[in-house]
Amino acid sequence: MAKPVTILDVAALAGVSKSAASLALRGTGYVNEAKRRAVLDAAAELGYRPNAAARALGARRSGIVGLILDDLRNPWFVPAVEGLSDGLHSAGLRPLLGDWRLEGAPLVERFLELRVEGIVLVGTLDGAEAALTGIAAPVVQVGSPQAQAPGAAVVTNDDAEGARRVVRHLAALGHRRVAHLGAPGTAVGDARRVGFEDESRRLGLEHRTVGAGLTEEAGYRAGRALLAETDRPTAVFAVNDMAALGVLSAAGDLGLSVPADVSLAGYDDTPTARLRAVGLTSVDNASGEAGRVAAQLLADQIAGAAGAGVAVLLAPELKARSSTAPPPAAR
Amino acid sequence: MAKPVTILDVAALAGVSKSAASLALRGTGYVNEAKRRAVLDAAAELGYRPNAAARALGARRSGIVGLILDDLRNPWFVPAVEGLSDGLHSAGLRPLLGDWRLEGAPLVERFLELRVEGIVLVGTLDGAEAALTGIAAPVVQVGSPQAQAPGAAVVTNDDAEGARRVVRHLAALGHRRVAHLGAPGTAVGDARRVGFEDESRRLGLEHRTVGAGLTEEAGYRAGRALLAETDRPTAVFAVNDMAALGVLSAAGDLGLSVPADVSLAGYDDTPTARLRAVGLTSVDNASGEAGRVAAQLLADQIAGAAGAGVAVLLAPELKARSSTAPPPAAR
DNA sequence: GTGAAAGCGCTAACAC
DNA sequence: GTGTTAGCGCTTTCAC
Repeated sequence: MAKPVTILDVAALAGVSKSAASLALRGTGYVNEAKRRAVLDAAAELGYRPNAAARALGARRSGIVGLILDDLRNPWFVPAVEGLSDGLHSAGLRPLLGDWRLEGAPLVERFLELRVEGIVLVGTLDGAEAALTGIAAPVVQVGSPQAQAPGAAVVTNDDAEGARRVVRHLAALGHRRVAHLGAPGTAVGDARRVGFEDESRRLGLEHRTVGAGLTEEAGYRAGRALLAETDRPTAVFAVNDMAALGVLSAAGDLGLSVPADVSLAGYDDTPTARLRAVGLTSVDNASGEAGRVAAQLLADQIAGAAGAGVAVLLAPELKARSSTAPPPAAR
Repeated sequence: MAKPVTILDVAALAGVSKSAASLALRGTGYVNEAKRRAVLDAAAELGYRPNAAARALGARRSGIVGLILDDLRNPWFVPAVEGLSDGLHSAGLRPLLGDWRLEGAPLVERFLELRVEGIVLVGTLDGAEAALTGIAAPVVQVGSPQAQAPGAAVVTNDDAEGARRVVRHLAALGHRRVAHLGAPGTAVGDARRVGFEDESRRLGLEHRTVGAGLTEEAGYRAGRALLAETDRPTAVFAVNDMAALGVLSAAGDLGLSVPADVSLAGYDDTPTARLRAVGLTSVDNASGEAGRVAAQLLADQIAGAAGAGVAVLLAPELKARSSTAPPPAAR
């Protein structure tokens, strides 16, 4: 490759000093209009591209924010990243993505070496606490109610409220015997279970919770066992869409039709749930909005404003689809 | 935050020179074993974290590779990224991700300013040619057969062969009247259509191709029209899984059962297709392997070996599931 | 073998 | 107002 063009070359071509070129290029400070033009033209002509490393070193700030995604395979994070990208850009910060599942703790290290100005945790990162303890950069997390780094700000939807809305929806359809497939030991699982149980009790529904997990496999197993019982519930609320899809498969295996024989609801409103062929009733967890709020929070912290430890709860929204209907008895 | 600790602090604590510390830390060159230990201990004690910007500036290389994903929403790229991550790490390169749909051309610019040592294009990037023309970094692309940057190496699966396998599968099941929902104007669409038509002709099947697109919506529309005809095909092969899911919905709307009334196949073997509740016959496009090969190719190019313009075709694999079965007449 | 010194490309105080 | 200069933190060549 040709010898790289530096700001010195630009300055020389434009006939100005190095620092004048720097100022002109960046629009900071005051520069003679004629020289400004000359610098810009020279830069364009030479195809000048600033060196981010040099800039970061000189300016003592990188302008980048590291986004750590819990798992690329589960696309629930997409709206969150969109919101974050939006919010960060308008704060003059640039996001860079990495996958926790694929890279783990070294990813954090790498971001820190890049001197990112902040880190955003998207989703639930297994065992990230250690890697995130004692770091200088501000941390904001979206999508998990449990702080995964000391002092991290948390932005997420109100899982308990979302679960309550599902229960109300099922009750309104006429269901009296409902079940919840939970994910014990996870923060989202606990919150959703609590919401489910509270609201079921309040409405006087016959209800029960069984442990499952956050994956399709877990939902399939638990669903299979649950739906095989003689006094099976008329409606099942799974902790998330993946698990709900597992239940859907289990129902199919058992010859049960959804929603004719059993109604089914999930959580997260994933693209898969929205597919017409699936049509899973779910809860929109407002992750796009969460991303936007998180970006703002992080920008504030970077700018020096307080905000560490803040927790923001967003209102979730029920998305009723074809997987829920009145119970068989009520027909 | 506390004053950042630099390599100077480490050297001082260890009682050695700055350069000795640098050598020891990185394992390059020869350093007295005792000093080596001293440096490492000092670094650990101080919590020293090298500054990537300074390192990149001094070493004149960043060690990072930019991965540009076409669209985070379509999770087909996950195996490719896994393969890439693997391959790059073992070549001593570190991947950083960005989303083309969200950021567009400025993302390329940003990577270039970071002086990435290479760029990987994952999927089909709309209108990326301009942003990728005339750049110095080597470019490798995976998942799209059509070169999106001058001289880019291409690693992808053999789409025509995959389509042929689908046709053979359908023919073996007894289907004689088949249709293809294509994506005209896209490279993958063209290749799959050609494979479909060639093999159908070779096997003497009654076949036709109708234009659709790569999205669920496109598949739904085209599927709806196609399946409403009186002499509808007994099997439909959609250009990808998303489109096939659209067809699945269309069939449901029309009261047709899959696979009893009509068989259905897609392409890409996405996680959604694999869901038990969906069970869509599809084609594994070997994207994990493609990622690994692409990483190797890129590493070679970075190391100075040739490889620009190379094209590698991987063998796809049919994944038969419950959406394909013998045609009604043959039952 | 080891340490001193000269950059790497850019920013930002600070004189002129 | 504009240009000069001293770093930023690390690598690496090159004398000792």
